[in-house]
Amino acid sequence: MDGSSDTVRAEALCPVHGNPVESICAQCGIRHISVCAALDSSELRELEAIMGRTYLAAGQPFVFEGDPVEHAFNVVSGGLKLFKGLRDGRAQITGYLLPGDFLGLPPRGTYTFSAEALEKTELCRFPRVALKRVFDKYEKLQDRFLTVVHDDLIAAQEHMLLLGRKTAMERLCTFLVRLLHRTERVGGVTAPLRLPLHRTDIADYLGLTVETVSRTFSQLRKSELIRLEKADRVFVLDRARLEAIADGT
Amino acid sequence: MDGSSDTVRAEALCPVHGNPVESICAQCGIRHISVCAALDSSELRELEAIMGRTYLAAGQPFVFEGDPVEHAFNVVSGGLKLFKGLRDGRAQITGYLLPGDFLGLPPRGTYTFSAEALEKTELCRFPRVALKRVFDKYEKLQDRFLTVVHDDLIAAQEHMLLLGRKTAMERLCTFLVRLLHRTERVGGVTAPLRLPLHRTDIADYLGLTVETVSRTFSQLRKSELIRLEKADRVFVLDRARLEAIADGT
DNA sequence: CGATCTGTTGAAGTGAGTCAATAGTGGTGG
DNA sequence: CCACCACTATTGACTCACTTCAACAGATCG
Repeated sequence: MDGSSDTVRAEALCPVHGNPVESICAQCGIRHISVCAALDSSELRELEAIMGRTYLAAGQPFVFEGDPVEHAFNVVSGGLKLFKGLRDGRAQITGYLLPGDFLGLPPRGTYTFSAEALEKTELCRFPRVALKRVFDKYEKLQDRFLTVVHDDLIAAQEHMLLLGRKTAMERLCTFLVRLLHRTERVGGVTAPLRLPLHRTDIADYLGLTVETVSRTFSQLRKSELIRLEKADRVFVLDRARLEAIADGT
Repeated sequence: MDGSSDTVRAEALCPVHGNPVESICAQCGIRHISVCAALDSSELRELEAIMGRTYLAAGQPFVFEGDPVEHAFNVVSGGLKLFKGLRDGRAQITGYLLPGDFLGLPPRGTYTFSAEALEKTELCRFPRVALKRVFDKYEKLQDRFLTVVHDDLIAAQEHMLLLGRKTAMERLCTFLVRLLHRTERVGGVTAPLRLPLHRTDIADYLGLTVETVSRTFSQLRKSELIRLEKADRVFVLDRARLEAIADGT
Protein backbone atom coordinates (compact mmCIF):
# COMPACT_ATOMS: atom_id res chain seq x y z
CA MET A 1 0.00 0.00 0.00
CA ASP A 2 1.88 2.83 -1.53
CA GLY A 3 2.04 5.87 0.72
CA SER A 4 -0.79 4.74 2.96
CA SER A 5 0.99 5.87 6.08
CA ASP A 6 0.62 9.11 7.95
CA THR A 7 0.80 11.81 5.30
CA VAL A 8 0.03 15.50 4.90
CA ARG A 9 -0.48 17.91 2.04
CA ALA A 10 2.33 20.35 1.38
CA GLU A 11 1.97 23.36 3.66
CA ALA A 12 3.90 26.55 3.77
CA LEU A 13 6.41 25.20 6.27
CA CYS A 14 10.02 24.47 5.55
CA PRO A 15 10.46 20.70 5.95
CA VAL A 16 13.91 21.22 7.36
CA HIS A 17 13.61 24.30 9.53
CA GLY A 18 9.89 24.17 10.14
CA ASN A 19 9.33 27.88 9.62
CA PRO A 20 6.80 29.14 7.09
CA VAL A 21 8.23 29.89 3.68
CA GLU A 22 6.85 31.01 0.39
CA SER A 23 8.22 28.04 -1.49
CA ILE A 24 8.91 24.85 0.42
CA CYS A 25 11.07 23.25 -2.23
CA ALA A 26 13.22 26.34 -2.65
CA GLN A 27 14.24 25.94 0.99
CA CYS A 28 14.61 22.20 0.93
CA GLY A 29 17.89 21.01 2.41
CA ILE A 30 18.30 18.16 -0.01
CA ARG A 31 17.11 19.82 -3.17
CA HIS A 32 20.56 20.42 -4.58
CA ILE A 33 21.32 16.71 -4.49
CA SER A 34 17.93 15.42 -5.65
CA VAL A 35 16.12 15.25 -8.97
CA CYS A 36 14.53 18.62 -8.35
CA ALA A 37 17.94 20.24 -8.78
CA ALA A 38 17.19 20.35 -12.50
CA LEU A 39 14.33 22.81 -12.03
CA ASP A 40 14.14 26.58 -11.73
CA SER A 41 11.91 28.28 -9.18
CA SER A 42 8.77 28.57 -11.31
CA GLU A 43 8.96 24.92 -12.29
CA LEU A 44 9.59 24.06 -8.67
CA ARG A 45 6.38 25.82 -7.73
CA GLU A 46 4.51 23.65 -10.19
CA LEU A 47 5.98 20.54 -8.68
CA GLU A 48 5.15 21.78 -5.23
CA ALA A 49 1.52 22.16 -6.18
CA ILE A 50 1.18 18.41 -6.50
CA MET A 51 3.43 17.50 -3.60
CA GLY A 52 2.50 15.87 -0.31
CA ARG A 53 4.53 14.37 2.53
CA THR A 54 4.83 10.95 4.07
CA TYR A 55 6.30 10.06 7.45
CA LEU A 56 7.54 6.64 8.47
CA ALA A 57 8.61 5.21 11.83
CA ALA A 58 11.83 3.22 12.16
CA GLY A 59 11.37 -0.28 10.78
CA GLN A 60 8.03 0.54 9.21
CA PRO A 61 7.33 -1.45 6.06
CA PHE A 62 6.67 0.93 3.23
CA VAL A 63 6.10 -0.85 -0.06
CA PHE A 64 5.75 -4.54 -0.89
CA GLU A 65 6.88 -6.28 -4.03
CA GLY A 66 3.88 -6.36 -6.35
CA ASP A 67 2.21 -3.22 -5.00
CA PRO A 68 0.91 -0.84 -7.65
CA VAL A 69 3.08 2.25 -7.99
CA GLU A 70 0.80 5.20 -7.31
CA HIS A 71 3.26 7.77 -6.09
CA ALA A 72 6.83 8.78 -6.52
CA PHE A 73 8.88 9.77 -3.48
CA ASN A 74 11.92 11.73 -2.59
CA VAL A 75 13.69 10.99 0.68
CA VAL A 76 13.98 14.17 2.74
CA SER A 77 15.39 12.71 5.96
CA GLY A 78 15.99 9.23 7.35
CA GLY A 79 16.46 6.30 5.01
CA LEU A 80 14.95 3.23 3.37
CA LYS A 81 16.20 -0.20 2.46
CA LEU A 82 15.07 -1.80 -0.79
CA PHE A 83 15.07 -5.56 -0.87
CA LYS A 84 13.90 -8.71 -2.56
CA GLY A 85 13.13 -11.87 -0.64
CA LEU A 86 12.88 -15.61 -1.14
CA ARG A 87 9.95 -17.45 0.42
CA ASP A 88 12.13 -19.15 3.05
CA GLY A 89 13.21 -15.83 4.50
CA ARG A 90 16.49 -15.27 2.70
CA ALA A 91 16.66 -11.64 1.62
CA GLN A 92 18.88 -9.49 -0.52
CA ILE A 93 19.00 -5.75 -0.03
CA THR A 94 19.47 -4.36 -3.53
CA GLY A 95 20.04 -0.81 -2.41
CA TYR A 96 19.23 1.76 0.21
CA LEU A 97 17.98 5.30 -0.10
CA LEU A 98 19.25 8.27 1.86
CA PRO A 99 18.18 11.94 1.83
CA GLY A 100 18.05 13.21 -1.74
CA ASP A 101 17.35 9.79 -3.26
CA PHE A 102 14.36 9.05 -5.38
CA LEU A 103 11.87 6.18 -5.40
CA GLY A 104 8.91 5.13 -7.49
CA LEU A 105 9.75 5.94 -11.05
CA PRO A 106 8.88 2.53 -12.50
CA PRO A 107 7.49 2.84 -16.00
CA ARG A 108 6.18 -0.60 -15.05
CA GLY A 109 3.12 -0.26 -12.88
CA THR A 110 4.11 -2.36 -9.88
CA TYR A 111 7.03 -2.47 -7.49
CA THR A 112 9.56 -5.18 -8.13
CA PHE A 113 11.03 -4.92 -4.65
CA SER A 114 9.96 -4.15 -1.10
CA ALA A 115 11.00 -1.17 1.00
CA GLU A 116 11.20 -0.47 4.71
CA ALA A 117 12.25 2.54 6.76
CA LEU A 118 15.68 2.23 8.37
CA GLU A 119 14.80 4.89 10.93
CA LYS A 120 12.32 7.74 11.36
CA THR A 121 11.92 8.91 7.78
CA GLU A 122 10.33 11.78 5.92
CA LEU A 123 9.53 11.74 2.22
CA CYS A 124 7.95 14.14 -0.21
CA ARG A 125 5.36 12.49 -2.36
CA PHE A 126 4.01 13.03 -5.87
CA PRO A 127 1.00 11.33 -7.43
CA ARG A 128 2.34 9.52 -10.48
CA VAL A 129 -0.24 10.77 -12.93
CA ALA A 130 0.31 14.38 -11.96
CA LEU A 131 4.04 13.87 -12.03
CA LYS A 132 3.74 12.42 -15.51
CA ARG A 133 2.11 15.64 -16.67
CA VAL A 134 4.95 17.74 -15.27
CA PHE A 135 7.34 15.29 -16.93
CA ASP A 136 5.84 15.71 -20.33
CA LYS A 137 6.07 19.45 -19.98
CA TYR A 138 9.68 19.66 -18.85
CA GLU A 139 11.96 17.68 -21.04
CA LYS A 140 14.94 18.14 -18.80
CA LEU A 141 13.12 16.39 -15.96
CA GLN A 142 12.68 13.44 -18.29
CA ASP A 143 16.40 13.52 -18.99
CA ARG A 144 17.13 13.79 -15.33
CA PHE A 145 15.08 10.70 -14.53
CA LEU A 146 16.69 8.70 -17.27
CA THR A 147 20.00 9.61 -15.66
CA VAL A 148 18.77 8.60 -12.21
CA VAL A 149 17.61 5.19 -13.42
CA HIS A 150 20.77 4.73 -15.39
CA ASP A 151 22.92 5.59 -12.39
CA ASP A 152 20.98 3.00 -10.40
CA LEU A 153 21.78 0.50 -13.11
CA ILE A 154 25.49 1.32 -12.97
CA ALA A 155 25.41 0.92 -9.19
CA ALA A 156 23.61 -2.40 -9.60
CA GLN A 157 26.30 -3.67 -11.99
CA GLU A 158 28.99 -2.65 -9.54
CA HIS A 159 27.13 -4.46 -6.80
CA MET A 160 26.81 -7.61 -8.90
CA LEU A 161 30.59 -7.68 -9.17
CA LEU A 162 30.75 -7.41 -5.39
CA LEU A 163 28.19 -10.14 -4.77
CA GLY A 164 29.52 -12.50 -7.38
CA ARG A 165 33.25 -12.15 -6.97
CA LYS A 166 34.44 -10.33 -3.87
CA THR A 167 35.51 -11.79 -0.51
CA ALA A 168 33.81 -10.79 2.74
CA MET A 169 36.64 -8.36 3.53
CA GLU A 170 36.51 -6.82 0.06
CA ARG A 171 32.74 -6.45 0.31
CA LEU A 172 32.84 -4.65 3.62
CA CYS A 173 35.64 -2.33 2.51
CA THR A 174 33.71 -1.55 -0.67
CA PHE A 175 30.65 -0.75 1.42
CA LEU A 176 32.59 1.60 3.67
CA VAL A 177 34.38 3.33 0.81
CA ARG A 178 31.17 3.83 -1.14
CA LEU A 179 29.43 5.25 1.90
CA LEU A 180 32.37 7.55 2.47
CA HIS A 181 32.15 8.83 -1.11
CA ARG A 182 28.45 9.42 -0.90
CA THR A 183 28.67 11.19 2.43
CA GLU A 184 31.36 13.47 1.05
CA ARG A 185 29.37 14.16 -2.08
CA VAL A 186 26.37 15.39 -0.12
CA GLY A 187 28.56 17.27 2.32
CA GLY A 188 27.95 15.08 5.38
CA VAL A 189 30.10 14.18 8.38
CA THR A 190 32.73 11.54 7.62
CA ALA A 191 34.52 11.41 10.98
CA PRO A 192 32.88 9.52 12.41
CA LEU A 193 31.12 8.02 9.43
CA ARG A 194 27.60 7.06 10.38
CA LEU A 195 26.39 3.70 9.07
CA PRO A 196 22.76 3.87 7.96
CA LEU A 197 22.32 0.10 8.26
CA HIS A 198 22.44 -2.34 11.16
CA ARG A 199 24.69 -5.39 10.97
CA THR A 200 21.83 -7.59 9.78
CA ASP A 201 21.05 -5.19 6.96
CA ILE A 202 24.69 -4.79 6.01
CA ALA A 203 24.80 -8.59 5.83
CA ASP A 204 21.72 -8.72 3.61
CA TYR A 205 23.17 -5.98 1.44
CA LEU A 206 26.56 -7.64 1.05
CA GLY A 207 25.26 -11.19 0.68
CA LEU A 208 26.84 -12.36 3.95
CA THR A 209 25.68 -13.33 7.45
CA VAL A 210 25.60 -11.00 10.47
CA GLU A 211 28.36 -13.00 12.09
CA THR A 212 30.68 -12.65 9.13
CA VAL A 213 30.02 -8.91 8.96
CA SER A 214 30.75 -8.57 12.66
CA ARG A 215 33.92 -10.65 12.45
CA THR A 216 35.12 -8.66 9.47
CA PHE A 217 34.53 -5.38 11.30
CA SER A 218 36.61 -6.79 14.15
CA GLN A 219 39.40 -7.71 11.77
CA LEU A 220 39.41 -4.20 10.32
CA ARG A 221 39.50 -2.83 13.84
CA LYS A 222 42.37 -5.09 14.89
CA SER A 223 44.32 -4.16 11.74
CA GLU A 224 43.74 -0.52 12.70
CA LEU A 225 42.15 0.37 9.38
CA ILE A 226 39.09 1.63 11.20
CA ARG A 227 38.06 2.55 14.72
CA LEU A 228 34.54 1.86 15.99
CA GLU A 229 33.09 4.48 18.26
CA LYS A 230 29.72 2.85 18.51
CA ALA A 231 28.51 0.03 16.27
CA ASP A 232 27.27 2.59 13.75
CA ARG A 233 30.02 5.22 14.01
CA VAL A 234 33.18 4.42 12.14
CA PHE A 235 36.41 6.36 11.92
CA VAL A 236 38.23 5.43 8.76
CA LEU A 237 41.91 5.42 9.71
CA ASP A 238 43.49 4.22 6.48
CA ARG A 239 41.32 5.13 3.57
CA ALA A 240 43.86 4.32 0.87
CA ARG A 241 44.28 0.79 2.19
CA LEU A 242 40.51 0.37 2.47
CA GLU A 243 40.11 1.46 -1.14
CA ALA A 244 42.85 -0.89 -2.25
CA ILE A 245 41.20 -3.85 -0.53
CA ALA A 246 37.84 -2.79 -1.95
CA ASP A 247 38.99 -3.23 -5.52
CA GLY A 248 40.81 -6.45 -4.85
CA THR A 249 44.36 -5.16 -4.76
CA MET B 1 37.24 1.66 -29.34
CA ASP B 2 33.53 1.77 -29.80
CA GLY B 3 32.50 0.32 -33.14
CA SER B 4 36.00 0.35 -34.56
CA SER B 5 35.58 -3.09 -36.06
CA ASP B 6 34.56 -4.02 -39.54
CA THR B 7 31.51 -1.89 -40.28
CA VAL B 8 29.45 -0.77 -43.25
CA ARG B 9 26.89 1.93 -43.95
CA ALA B 10 23.31 0.80 -44.26
CA GLU B 11 22.66 -0.44 -47.76
CA ALA B 12 19.47 -1.52 -49.39
CA LEU B 13 19.92 -5.16 -48.41
CA CYS B 14 17.86 -6.97 -45.88
CA PRO B 15 20.16 -7.84 -42.99
CA VAL B 16 18.35 -11.10 -42.43
CA HIS B 17 17.57 -12.36 -45.92
CA GLY B 18 20.19 -10.43 -47.84
CA ASN B 19 17.90 -9.37 -50.63
CA PRO B 20 17.49 -5.70 -51.58
CA VAL B 21 14.58 -3.97 -49.89
CA GLU B 22 13.21 -0.48 -49.86
CA SER B 23 13.37 -0.22 -46.08
CA ILE B 24 15.85 -2.36 -44.24
CA CYS B 25 14.35 -1.87 -40.83
CA ALA B 26 10.84 -2.69 -42.00
CA GLN B 27 12.13 -6.14 -42.94
CA CYS B 28 14.29 -6.63 -39.89
CA GLY B 29 13.71 -9.97 -38.21
CA ILE B 30 14.19 -8.61 -34.73
CA ARG B 31 12.42 -5.30 -35.05
CA HIS B 32 9.27 -6.42 -33.28
CA ILE B 33 11.24 -7.30 -30.16
CA SER B 34 13.63 -4.34 -30.19
CA VAL B 35 13.34 -0.66 -29.32
CA CYS B 36 12.45 0.18 -32.90
CA ALA B 37 9.11 -1.57 -32.37
CA ALA B 38 7.80 1.76 -31.07
CA LEU B 39 8.18 3.45 -34.45
CA ASP B 40 6.01 3.63 -37.55
CA SER B 41 7.45 3.30 -41.03
CA SER B 42 8.22 6.97 -41.66
CA GLU B 43 10.01 7.28 -38.34
CA LEU B 44 11.81 4.05 -39.10
CA ARG B 45 13.08 5.56 -42.31
CA GLU B 46 14.51 8.45 -40.37
CA LEU B 47 16.29 6.12 -38.05
CA GLU B 48 17.59 4.13 -40.99
CA ALA B 49 19.15 7.22 -42.46
CA ILE B 50 21.63 7.39 -39.62
CA MET B 51 22.13 3.64 -39.25
CA GLY B 52 25.26 1.64 -39.96
CA ARG B 53 26.26 -1.94 -39.26
CA THR B 54 28.98 -3.60 -37.21
CA TYR B 55 30.18 -7.18 -37.46
CA LEU B 56 32.09 -9.04 -34.77
CA ALA B 57 33.88 -12.40 -34.79
CA ALA B 58 33.33 -14.89 -31.97
CA GLY B 59 35.26 -13.83 -28.89
CA GLN B 60 36.06 -10.41 -30.28
CA PRO B 61 36.35 -7.73 -27.61
CA PHE B 62 33.93 -4.96 -28.39
CA VAL B 63 33.94 -2.26 -25.76
CA PHE B 64 36.14 -1.70 -22.73
CA GLU B 65 35.16 -0.20 -19.42
CA GLY B 66 35.99 3.51 -19.64
CA ASP B 67 35.61 3.82 -23.40
CA PRO B 68 33.67 6.85 -24.57
CA VAL B 69 30.20 5.97 -25.78
CA GLU B 70 30.01 7.16 -29.36
CA HIS B 71 27.39 4.86 -30.78
CA ALA B 72 24.34 2.97 -29.73
CA PHE B 73 23.83 -0.59 -30.96
CA ASN B 74 21.09 -3.06 -31.49
CA VAL B 75 21.97 -6.76 -31.66
CA VAL B 76 20.68 -8.23 -34.91
CA SER B 77 22.22 -11.70 -34.66
CA GLY B 78 24.71 -13.43 -32.41
CA GLY B 79 25.26 -12.22 -28.88
CA LEU B 80 27.43 -10.24 -26.46
CA LYS B 81 28.45 -10.65 -22.87
CA LEU B 82 28.71 -7.58 -20.64
CA PHE B 83 31.10 -7.82 -17.74
CA LYS B 84 33.09 -6.06 -15.10
CA GLY B 85 36.47 -7.26 -13.94
CA LEU B 86 38.82 -7.03 -10.99
CA ARG B 87 42.51 -6.49 -11.63
CA ASP B 88 43.45 -10.02 -10.57
CA GLY B 89 41.31 -11.57 -13.29
CA ARG B 90 38.11 -12.26 -11.40
CA ALA B 91 35.17 -11.23 -13.56
CA GLN B 92 31.45 -10.88 -13.19
CA ILE B 93 29.20 -11.00 -16.21
CA THR B 94 26.42 -8.54 -15.43
CA GLY B 95 24.28 -9.48 -18.39
CA TYR B 96 24.31 -10.73 -21.93
CA LEU B 97 22.65 -9.40 -25.04
CA LEU B 98 20.84 -11.47 -27.63
CA PRO B 99 19.12 -10.45 -30.88
CA GLY B 100 16.76 -7.55 -30.24
CA ASP B 101 18.71 -6.23 -27.26
CA PHE B 102 20.07 -2.74 -27.05
CA LEU B 103 23.44 -1.36 -25.99
CA GLY B 104 24.97 2.05 -25.56
CA LEU B 105 22.34 4.28 -24.13
CA PRO B 106 24.41 5.66 -21.22
CA PRO B 107 23.46 9.24 -20.47
CA ARG B 108 26.92 9.08 -18.90
CA GLY B 109 29.56 9.45 -21.56
CA THR B 110 31.68 6.36 -20.93
CA TYR B 111 31.04 2.64 -20.63
CA THR B 112 30.93 1.27 -17.11
CA PHE B 113 31.45 -2.31 -18.28
CA SER B 114 33.23 -4.22 -21.01
CA ALA B 115 31.61 -6.25 -23.77
CA GLU B 116 32.73 -9.13 -25.95
CA ALA B 117 31.06 -11.11 -28.73
CA LEU B 118 29.88 -14.59 -27.70
CA GLU B 119 29.85 -15.74 -31.32
CA LYS B 120 29.75 -14.23 -34.81
CA THR B 121 27.63 -11.16 -34.21
CA GLU B 122 25.90 -8.48 -36.24
CA LEU B 123 24.74 -5.16 -34.85
CA CYS B 124 23.07 -2.11 -36.24
CA ARG B 125 24.74 1.07 -35.17
CA PHE B 126 23.64 4.65 -34.54
CA PRO B 127 25.88 7.63 -33.88
CA ARG B 128 24.85 8.93 -30.48
CA VAL B 129 24.50 12.57 -31.47
CA ALA B 130 22.29 11.76 -34.43
CA LEU B 131 20.27 9.37 -32.29
CA LYS B 132 19.82 12.07 -29.70
CA ARG B 133 18.21 14.27 -32.38
CA VAL B 134 15.75 11.55 -33.32
CA PHE B 135 15.11 11.07 -29.61
CA ASP B 136 14.20 14.64 -29.00
CA LYS B 137 11.79 14.55 -31.90
CA TYR B 138 9.95 11.38 -30.96
CA GLU B 139 8.84 11.40 -27.40
CA LYS B 140 7.73 7.80 -27.45
CA LEU B 141 11.27 6.68 -28.25
CA GLN B 142 12.38 8.50 -25.11
CA ASP B 143 9.74 6.61 -23.16
CA ARG B 144 10.79 3.39 -24.75
CA PHE B 145 14.39 3.85 -23.72
CA LEU B 146 13.45 4.74 -20.17
CA THR B 147 11.55 1.46 -20.11
CA VAL B 148 14.52 -0.44 -21.52
CA VAL B 149 16.89 0.93 -18.89
CA HIS B 150 14.36 0.36 -16.18
CA ASP B 151 13.85 -3.24 -17.26
CA ASP B 152 17.60 -3.70 -17.11
CA LEU B 153 17.51 -2.37 -13.58
CA ILE B 154 14.75 -4.80 -12.58
CA ALA B 155 16.77 -7.65 -14.08
CA ALA B 156 19.83 -6.46 -12.17
CA GLN B 157 17.94 -6.48 -8.88
CA GLU B 158 16.73 -9.99 -9.58
CA HIS B 159 20.29 -11.00 -10.34
CA MET B 160 21.58 -9.47 -7.11
CA LEU B 161 19.18 -11.71 -5.21
CA LEU B 162 20.61 -14.65 -7.12
CA LEU B 163 24.23 -13.70 -6.49
CA GLY B 164 23.75 -12.79 -2.87
CA ARG B 165 21.41 -15.46 -1.64
CA LYS B 166 20.93 -18.43 -3.93
CA THR B 167 22.73 -21.80 -3.92
CA ALA B 168 24.60 -23.08 -6.98
CA MET B 169 21.66 -25.32 -7.89
CA GLU B 170 19.16 -22.48 -7.51
CA ARG B 171 21.35 -20.20 -9.61
CA LEU B 172 21.63 -22.63 -12.49
CA CYS B 173 17.92 -23.41 -12.46
CA THR B 174 17.15 -19.68 -12.44
CA PHE B 175 19.46 -19.24 -15.40
CA LEU B 176 17.78 -22.01 -17.37
CA VAL B 177 14.25 -20.85 -16.54
CA ARG B 178 15.02 -17.25 -17.46
CA LEU B 179 16.55 -18.33 -20.75
CA LEU B 180 13.51 -20.47 -21.43
CA HIS B 181 11.21 -17.51 -20.84
CA ARG B 182 13.18 -15.24 -23.05
CA THR B 183 13.44 -17.76 -25.85
CA GLU B 184 9.68 -18.26 -25.74
CA ARG B 185 9.04 -14.55 -25.70
CA VAL B 186 10.98 -14.00 -28.91
CA GLY B 187 9.54 -17.13 -30.48
CA GLY B 188 12.71 -19.22 -30.52
CA VAL B 189 13.34 -22.96 -30.26
CA THR B 190 13.09 -24.29 -26.70
CA ALA B 191 13.59 -28.01 -27.33
CA PRO B 192 16.46 -28.20 -27.32
CA LEU B 193 17.16 -24.91 -25.59
CA ARG B 194 20.37 -23.43 -26.90
CA LEU B 195 22.69 -21.93 -24.29
CA PRO B 196 24.30 -18.72 -25.55
CA LEU B 197 27.14 -18.97 -23.02
CA HIS B 198 29.96 -21.46 -22.49
CA ARG B 199 30.45 -23.03 -19.05
CA THR B 200 33.08 -20.43 -18.12
CA ASP B 201 30.73 -17.59 -18.98
CA ILE B 202 27.80 -19.20 -17.19
CA ALA B 203 30.10 -19.43 -14.16
CA ASP B 204 31.07 -15.77 -14.44
CA TYR B 205 27.43 -14.84 -14.84
CA LEU B 206 26.24 -16.87 -11.85
CA GLY B 207 29.16 -16.04 -9.58
CA LEU B 208 30.43 -19.63 -9.53
CA THR B 209 33.36 -21.60 -10.98
CA VAL B 210 33.30 -23.67 -14.16
CA GLU B 211 33.64 -26.83 -12.11
CA THR B 212 30.63 -26.05 -9.95
CA VAL B 213 28.55 -25.21 -13.01
CA SER B 214 29.56 -28.46 -14.65
CA ARG B 215 28.85 -30.51 -11.53
CA THR B 216 25.47 -28.85 -11.12
CA PHE B 217 24.57 -29.61 -14.74
CA SER B 218 25.50 -33.23 -14.05
CA GLN B 219 23.28 -33.30 -10.97
CA LEU B 220 20.35 -31.92 -12.97
CA ARG B 221 21.01 -34.55 -15.60
CA LYS B 222 21.17 -37.40 -13.06
CA SER B 223 17.95 -36.20 -11.43
CA GLU B 224 16.40 -36.26 -14.92
CA LEU B 225 15.30 -32.64 -14.76
CA ILE B 226 17.19 -31.93 -17.95
CA ARG B 227 18.83 -33.87 -20.76
CA LEU B 228 22.01 -32.62 -22.41
CA GLU B 229 22.26 -33.19 -26.12
CA LYS B 230 25.49 -31.33 -26.50
CA ALA B 231 27.02 -29.07 -23.88
CA ASP B 232 24.99 -26.15 -25.23
CA ARG B 233 21.73 -27.92 -26.10
CA VAL B 234 19.46 -28.61 -23.18
CA PHE B 235 16.12 -30.38 -23.09
CA VAL B 236 14.14 -29.21 -20.09
CA LEU B 237 12.34 -32.32 -18.86
CA ASP B 238 10.66 -30.97 -15.74
CA ARG B 239 10.09 -27.30 -16.05
CA ALA B 240 7.83 -26.96 -13.01
CA ARG B 241 10.46 -28.52 -10.77
CA LEU B 242 13.16 -26.31 -12.29
CA GLU B 243 11.08 -23.22 -11.61
CA ALA B 244 10.40 -24.33 -8.05
CA ILE B 245 14.09 -24.82 -7.37
CA ALA B 246 14.83 -21.48 -9.03
CA ASP B 247 12.80 -19.55 -6.50
CA GLY B 248 14.06 -21.49 -3.57
CA THR B 249 11.10 -23.76 -2.96
C1' DC C 1 16.47 -3.57 36.74
C1' DG C 2 14.93 -7.25 34.11
C1' DA C 3 13.58 -7.68 29.17
C1' DT C 4 14.66 -7.25 24.58
C1' DC C 5 17.40 -5.96 20.81
C1' DT C 6 21.78 -5.73 18.54
C1' DG C 7 26.40 -6.96 18.22
C1' DT C 8 30.48 -9.98 19.18
C1' DT C 9 33.01 -14.19 19.67
C1' DG C 10 33.88 -19.29 19.61
C1' DA C 11 33.60 -23.99 17.77
C1' DA C 12 32.13 -27.06 14.36
C1' DG C 13 30.15 -28.04 9.74
C1' DT C 14 29.63 -27.49 4.73
C1' DG C 15 28.99 -25.75 0.04
C1' DA C 16 31.63 -24.22 -3.23
C1' DG C 17 36.50 -23.40 -4.57
C1' DT C 18 41.08 -25.18 -5.91
C1' DC C 19 44.10 -28.26 -8.03
C1' DA C 20 44.71 -31.96 -11.01
C1' DA C 21 43.63 -35.56 -14.16
C1' DT C 22 40.68 -37.23 -17.88
C1' DA C 23 37.42 -37.04 -21.62
C1' DG C 24 34.91 -35.09 -25.29
C1' DT C 25 34.73 -31.91 -29.51
C1' DG C 26 36.04 -29.48 -33.33
C1' DG C 27 39.28 -27.85 -36.57
C1' DT C 28 43.32 -28.51 -39.66
C1' DG C 29 46.18 -30.45 -42.75
C1' DG C 30 48.82 -34.17 -44.59
C1' DC D 1 40.19 -40.37 -43.33
C1' DC D 2 42.84 -40.19 -39.55
C1' DA D 3 46.35 -37.99 -36.53
C1' DC D 4 47.15 -34.19 -34.06
C1' DC D 5 46.27 -30.12 -31.48
C1' DA D 6 43.72 -26.82 -28.90
C1' DC D 7 39.89 -26.02 -26.46
C1' DT D 8 35.91 -26.98 -23.59
C1' DA D 9 33.65 -29.86 -20.36
C1' DT D 10 33.54 -33.37 -16.76
C1' DT D 11 34.92 -35.69 -12.62
C1' DG D 12 37.57 -36.61 -8.34
C1' DA D 13 40.07 -35.47 -4.10
C1' DC D 14 41.09 -32.11 -0.97
C1' DT D 15 40.80 -27.39 1.13
C1' DC D 16 38.88 -23.35 2.92
C1' DA D 17 35.96 -19.16 3.48
C1' DC D 18 31.93 -18.49 5.10
C1' DT D 19 27.85 -20.39 7.49
C1' DT D 20 25.58 -22.44 11.32
C1' DC D 21 24.73 -23.08 15.94
C1' DA D 22 25.45 -21.46 20.41
C1' DA D 23 26.86 -18.62 24.15
C1' DC D 24 27.70 -14.19 25.81
C1' DA D 25 28.10 -9.05 26.13
C1' DG D 26 26.36 -4.21 25.56
C1' DA D 27 23.00 -1.08 24.75
C1' DT D 28 18.33 0.70 25.15
C1' DC D 29 14.05 1.19 27.38
C1' DG D 30 9.81 0.77 29.69
